[in-house]
Amino acid sequence: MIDYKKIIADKLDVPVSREELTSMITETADDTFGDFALPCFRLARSMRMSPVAIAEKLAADFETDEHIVKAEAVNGYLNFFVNRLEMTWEVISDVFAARGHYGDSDIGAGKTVCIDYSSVNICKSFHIGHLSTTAIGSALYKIYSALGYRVVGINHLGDYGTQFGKMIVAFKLWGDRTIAEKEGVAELQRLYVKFHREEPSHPELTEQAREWFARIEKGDPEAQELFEFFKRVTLEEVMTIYDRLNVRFDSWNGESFFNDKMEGPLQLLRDKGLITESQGAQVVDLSEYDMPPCLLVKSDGSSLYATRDIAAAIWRKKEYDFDKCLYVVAYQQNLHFKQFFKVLDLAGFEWAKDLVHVAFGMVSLEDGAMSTRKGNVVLLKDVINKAVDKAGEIIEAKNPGLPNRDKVAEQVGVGAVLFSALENSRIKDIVFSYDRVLNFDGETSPYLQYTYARCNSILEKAGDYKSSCVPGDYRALDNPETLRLIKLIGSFPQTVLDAAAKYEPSLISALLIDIAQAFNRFYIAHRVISDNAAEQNARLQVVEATAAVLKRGLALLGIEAPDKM
RNA sequence: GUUCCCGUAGCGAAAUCGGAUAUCGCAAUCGCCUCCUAAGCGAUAGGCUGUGGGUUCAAUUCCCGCCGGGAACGCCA
Repeated sequence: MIDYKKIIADKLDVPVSREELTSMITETADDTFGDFALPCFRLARSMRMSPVAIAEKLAADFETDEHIVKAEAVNGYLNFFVNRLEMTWEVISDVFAARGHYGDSDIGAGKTVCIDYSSVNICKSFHIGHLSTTAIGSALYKIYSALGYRVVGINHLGDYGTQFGKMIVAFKLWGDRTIAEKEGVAELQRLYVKFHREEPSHPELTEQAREWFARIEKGDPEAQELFEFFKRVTLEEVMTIYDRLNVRFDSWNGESFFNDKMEGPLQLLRDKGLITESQGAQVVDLSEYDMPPCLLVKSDGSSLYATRDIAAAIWRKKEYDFDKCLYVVAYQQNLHFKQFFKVLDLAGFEWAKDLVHVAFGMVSLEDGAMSTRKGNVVLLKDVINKAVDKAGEIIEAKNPGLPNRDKVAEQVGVGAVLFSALENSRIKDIVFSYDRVLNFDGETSPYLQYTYARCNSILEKAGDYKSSCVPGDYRALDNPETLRLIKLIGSFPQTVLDAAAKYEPSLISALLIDIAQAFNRFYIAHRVISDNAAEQNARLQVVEATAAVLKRGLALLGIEAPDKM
């Protein structure tokens, strides 16, 4: 893509630095104002002229060339018109040259990013509250990979805690291996809930649970075996969900993995004089930084969440030597992350600045917060199944002869679910509603997939057309619909960079929606297949470029694009 | 109580480092398939961008106050 802002800036004679001038140049709000604009208001003081006069003078002095064909002053704005056909050609050839990887880059070459996301809790059901971290983390994984980074996806398993003692007691009293194998996590959860119901009237259960937990920690074979059984049952189930969502991990080191790795870090913090005793607990005082103290060791001597996270961060830095480590975790834990990042900073780890909490909003139900213990949850697999069923019904109604019907339904349904977690800024809270997830009209992933299929349909119909970098009759592309579409496609690579820099996959979602919308308007306004070969060739190139960018963009979000639907 | 986040049309959102007439979708009403997939496209309607100040040539955007909603705030994760 031609750097128009730089070209414009180089040609203007104004008393500000090149860099600042470039940053002052904006894209126009409307194509009729041209393509780029320089608001001249800020120049008024230093140039001692009115903005209107400045714009007029600059316009009069401006030397056009093959890239910038016109400069026009309008009410204090200096508007520039680029050579639109040249730009169109540039964008299309960039897309073709990338061979399906438009937007990829090598800016991350030699760098490593760790992404901690999804983090399954053993023995707990995987519900829609886990969708955001999974979808956002997975999308960031794919985005950073596309930018050349080595990415390490980490599933920080919730596989440690006293609740597993309770699980063993419950399982030994009321459980059955065959049933657990068959029913999976639902059965484990049922036992867990039963334990909590019985516990108040049977205090001995609490004591037994404590003993069993101690036995897990000591490596008692029976306890260990049962715990591994629970872990396997949970992971087998969640693995089928990950497979359907196209989510992958490189590490499954969770809480239990770090259980014997906390003493070193704790000793280091003590040696640095950071740890103080407070009400029987060991803490790092952070009052100087306007934060409550960070608790690291309980009064009974056991460790805490922050202790484990500190140990994990140190271990990851050693193991992966990351340039950045992202934690895709809900904003409820804002303080926790600020605290333990600060502790690592105080401990003198200069890489503490590379730890990033990628916070996202809460998911709640229409009738309030979800609660695993109350059984008030919507299981993710149910949502996926419903979405896939719905997609199947629509195919049945609209395109009954479609080959690979089931596969396409899966791609569309899963896409709709993933997209629901990726369409808005991640910080926004979400009130889950089946109506919204199962709506396949408008700004949704099925709409993107449909548009992609539409593109393919044209390309297929064009038959002997072969993509090539030979320009067609580009005059056929000189219209507002095509211009809009081309500009959006041209902005894709920068948007991928922005999405990575801001940890915000929704930037890509939003652009894809705009591209699909622009394409559909183009599609209605301009017939592609025609008797005019040169015109057809030019338009087919636009179609092919659109298809390529939609497919690539969806892939970065973890969503597949069926050729037909 | 303290700190942080969010308030844009009935609902869900967008708006680049502050820029031109605040965009898009859902829902509603009305149109468009002898024509490349109607999961589409068009049109109508829907707004004092929570509120009051301030800064600026220019504020949805930055600053302060207030109102409303959410979250966190020591032995859970």
